[in-house]
Amino acid sequence: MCILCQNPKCLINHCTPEWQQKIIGSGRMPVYPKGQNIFMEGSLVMGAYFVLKGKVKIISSNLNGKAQTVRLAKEGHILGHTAIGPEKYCVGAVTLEDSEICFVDNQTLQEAFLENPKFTFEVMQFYSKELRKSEIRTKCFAMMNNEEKVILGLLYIADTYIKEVEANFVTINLNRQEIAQIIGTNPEQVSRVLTTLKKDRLIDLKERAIIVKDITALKELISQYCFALEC
Amino acid sequence: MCILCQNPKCLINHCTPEWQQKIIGSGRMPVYPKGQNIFMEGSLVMGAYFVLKGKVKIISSNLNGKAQTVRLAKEGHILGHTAIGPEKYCVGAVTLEDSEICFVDNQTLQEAFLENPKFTFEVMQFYSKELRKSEIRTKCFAMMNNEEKVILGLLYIADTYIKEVEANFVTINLNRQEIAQIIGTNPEQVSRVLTTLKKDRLIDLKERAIIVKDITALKELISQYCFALEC
DNA sequence: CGCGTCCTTGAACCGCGTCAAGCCAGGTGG
DNA sequence: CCACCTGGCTTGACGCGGTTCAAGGACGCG
Repeated sequence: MCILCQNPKCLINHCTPEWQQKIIGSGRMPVYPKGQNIFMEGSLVMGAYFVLKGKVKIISSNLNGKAQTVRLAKEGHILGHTAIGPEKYCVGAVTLEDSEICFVDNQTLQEAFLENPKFTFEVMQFYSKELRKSEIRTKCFAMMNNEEKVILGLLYIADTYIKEVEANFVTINLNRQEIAQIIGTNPEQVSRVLTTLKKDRLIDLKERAIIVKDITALKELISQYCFALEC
Repeated sequence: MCILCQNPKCLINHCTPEWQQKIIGSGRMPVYPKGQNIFMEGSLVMGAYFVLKGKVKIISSNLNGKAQTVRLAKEGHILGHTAIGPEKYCVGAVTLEDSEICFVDNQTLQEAFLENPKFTFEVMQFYSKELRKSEIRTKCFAMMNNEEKVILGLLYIADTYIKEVEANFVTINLNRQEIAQIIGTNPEQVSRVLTTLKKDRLIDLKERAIIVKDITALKELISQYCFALEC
């Protein structure tokens, strides 16, 4: 396992020990506090970031400053990508809690890819899977009404924040604004839907935290978009 | 260059000649007529498809049968993905015109990936880029009004159908329904926006075809989502 | 205790989805 | 060759859902 991060989920583990050493040599692994920018929209792509611990949101803004959260990332995920030439980020990344993130520069990364097929394969699989998830999100954005979007958002967040694999409940500590940015609406709508979900005894609201009591039941509510969640 | 397909854009060219032979041996390269299903939602993932020629839409439906187009693919693109275990497609693929598509099964593909780092690297880059495009689409779906979405849709289609790299115009032969499915709305709305765009002399409508005369001007109209198009 | 922040709820407006009618072009058959 | 039919496009009218604005409440903090 990678000597630096000791995280079994990190894809860098698929490199040979020698390459792990090389990557560590060139890499940085700072700890980012909650709410910190990891990289910003429009800045130059210097390399990729491997999330070892914590949660990160990938956001994209318009010129009015309104931001949309396009993806959530947790440990084992990759932020950004390898640039071949000069290239700028069209998204930004911000931590949702204190996080440890390993940066690897373009040059090192590209060499590592070409000499560690297993590593490259795993990274490819990661991007491929995220693409599929993103495509399903596109479909849901296009077809769902507000209530369904909120439910989808809760499930998406749950997937990122859940502790045990088989658990059917999770506590969410994001505020209404954060949730609204994930599903592309406003805090008022989120609040309204949460209230009705509470009435239906599907969630609890305690001190601004959202306690999802029955994930399976929520999934059932949007099951008509059947493959929405299992890929 | 790959002996079978002779297509310089095909990523399989990044394999060694021996592996190209192996892939060809196990592969099929049928010609699909316009409107044909390449694979369907819910069917088992047997391998990946490399588009050599033609255009393909990747769609996803809800239980009511309503379909959303989540991605357009042209020559050089990949459809589907490599499955490790048993896995089902959560999207389907349909040709938009007569197309040549090379199928490679999971087993062969996985072996090829592990022995052709350059190939794997290129495929990874492809998925990574498509993910970025999809994320920008998510943002646009969340923030744009109907007119902006139609413009985005036209530009997205233009990007797939355009002939010369530097061209500023393109002819689109998709009907209103197809366009509506790409941007997540209905044919009526598409029609309305197209009418106003014609009044503004940004497009021509001739015999149901849409002639985009000034792509740059259209991009200008949605430039407030600034990074929407350049990545 | 007062202030600020976030949440909740209500009310008003308006954009968009839906329905319906009319139009146009192409294809078919008498 | 023309009448008819069909399918896609266009345009108008209407109603709903969601965004926006505003006010009031809950809570934490200095």
